[in-house]
Amino acid sequence: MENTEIARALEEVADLLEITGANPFRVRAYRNAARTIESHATPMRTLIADHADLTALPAVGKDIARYVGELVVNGRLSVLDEIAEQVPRSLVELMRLPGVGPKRARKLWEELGVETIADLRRAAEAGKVATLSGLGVKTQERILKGIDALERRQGRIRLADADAIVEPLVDWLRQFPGITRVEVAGSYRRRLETVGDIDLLAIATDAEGAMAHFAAYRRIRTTEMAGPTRATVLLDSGLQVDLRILPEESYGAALQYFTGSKEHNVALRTRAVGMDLKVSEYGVFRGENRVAGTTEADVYASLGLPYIPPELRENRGELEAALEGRLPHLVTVEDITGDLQMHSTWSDGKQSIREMAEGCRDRGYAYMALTDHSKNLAMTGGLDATRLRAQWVELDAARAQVPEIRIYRSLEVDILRDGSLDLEDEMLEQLDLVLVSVHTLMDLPQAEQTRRVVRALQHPRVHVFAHPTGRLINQREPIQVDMDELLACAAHTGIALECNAHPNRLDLRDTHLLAARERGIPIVISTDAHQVRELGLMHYGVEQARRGWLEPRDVLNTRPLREFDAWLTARKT
DNA sequence: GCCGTTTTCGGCCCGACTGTTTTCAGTCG
Repeated sequence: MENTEIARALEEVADLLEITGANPFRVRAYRNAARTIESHATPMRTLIADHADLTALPAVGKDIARYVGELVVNGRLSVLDEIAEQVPRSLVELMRLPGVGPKRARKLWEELGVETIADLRRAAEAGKVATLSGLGVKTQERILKGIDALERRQGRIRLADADAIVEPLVDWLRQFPGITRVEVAGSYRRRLETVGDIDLLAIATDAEGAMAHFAAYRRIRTTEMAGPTRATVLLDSGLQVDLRILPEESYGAALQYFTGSKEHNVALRTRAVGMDLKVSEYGVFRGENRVAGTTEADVYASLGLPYIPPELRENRGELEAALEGRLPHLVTVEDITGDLQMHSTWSDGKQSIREMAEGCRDRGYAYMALTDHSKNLAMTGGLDATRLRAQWVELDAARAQVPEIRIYRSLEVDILRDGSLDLEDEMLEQLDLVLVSVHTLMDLPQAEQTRRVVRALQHPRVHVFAHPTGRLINQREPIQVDMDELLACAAHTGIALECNAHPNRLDLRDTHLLAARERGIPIVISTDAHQVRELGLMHYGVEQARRGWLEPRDVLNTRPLREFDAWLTARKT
């Protein structure tokens, strides 16, 4: 059992306890422990095998340590079974809907017998939800809209979650000596923000043995289909995995074919037909003759094209660009010279300024911006002018302690309802770099939301608009904002837009980045790290930027310190 | 349920907003 699964089980306990009306601090204790375990580098099973004392972990005490042990040893959690006798476990599903928390979930169950989202849809459509005290027609409508949104995104998981599932499986396959190569194709390889299923390709000297080895993977829940060279299974996470075993010579063609996208491949095959060629997963053929297919590069070369990176294969003009020799030289994680959004213990971060600075230094960055929250976000301990000044004292100390890196005085300033900023101008002027972002009132109608954001971006002291749409993948819809107007405003003011690298956000998304690039708007890729290890999430942002065709010159934080400083100075004047 | 101590209890980030009320519960971040 992985740490993420243990964390999920503890979260479920917390949700159910909340529905039963348990002491809120007890609920929080489970959530705190879940967060500790989820972000702990060493698997709990390893700690337990080593007889380590789990109560040494922050937020883990005697009881939860025992529960973790129980989960690791027999995969069950007695406390969960006990609570499940009081309320149905399926009620936690209801709480994923906007406007439904623990109290309403319980009320819906007690008064309408609602246990599942399907039950809730029926009750809402029949108008029964609006009859409950404390709920009305508007809430009923909101719930129905929430159910629609939930069903639209069902079945796709976030890329980072897929990484966590796929990496151990690939390691497992590589352990088998009869397998010489393994590659993950599909949208996973194109680094799409969400993944529907996993396409695995393997070259094997012993295909039969390789299939048997795959079938023995312990996370397989059911096998849908298993033949000599192809198998489809469902993992216990619910993720579908297709494995194909191939001969060496068709590897490139198969990798190209199964990486897709479908639209890219259709366009590619159409081009091939015009050249009297046929492209399939077995190779490129002229009549009976196989002319290419061992590597992806020779598949493209046989069609008169340079190699096209997987992130671009969406039929968004990449074939035309390839033909005309104007494919972008995509940004890589090695190009990144600084990280421009992160938090410390001064707001909701987990580590000190110094620790974050050392983390950035260790990544080889030349500069970083410390961007704690502003006071409007009270829950995060956001800073007002007084505390901000106090923070600068510690920041100066960190500068002396970690002299290898330039630490910018910065803040992630909330945009208030009317588009004004949550920090006085006099303070804004003393910051090296000003981020602004939306964290409240995310449901405003489009006209009002656009007006609000545009006003904030016109403030002369602002440098970067952080996570511009505010979406959380599979959790929260983006704010309603006129993207054309936003981009026009950014282009006009010279402000930079953020590509937030956090795998829950990836905001801006690929298509917006593409549009921003066309307008010449500078982009910054930032991790939004709340602890040192999250600085390592940078690659997700870079992958998203690559899907948006971005080159190093489009990304401000690929510039060396001196050039980046020059941009900051130019903004100031 | 965890934690830390002014050490075995008492405190634990809390303000804003919405929709429902008629003074506030519930949700959200």
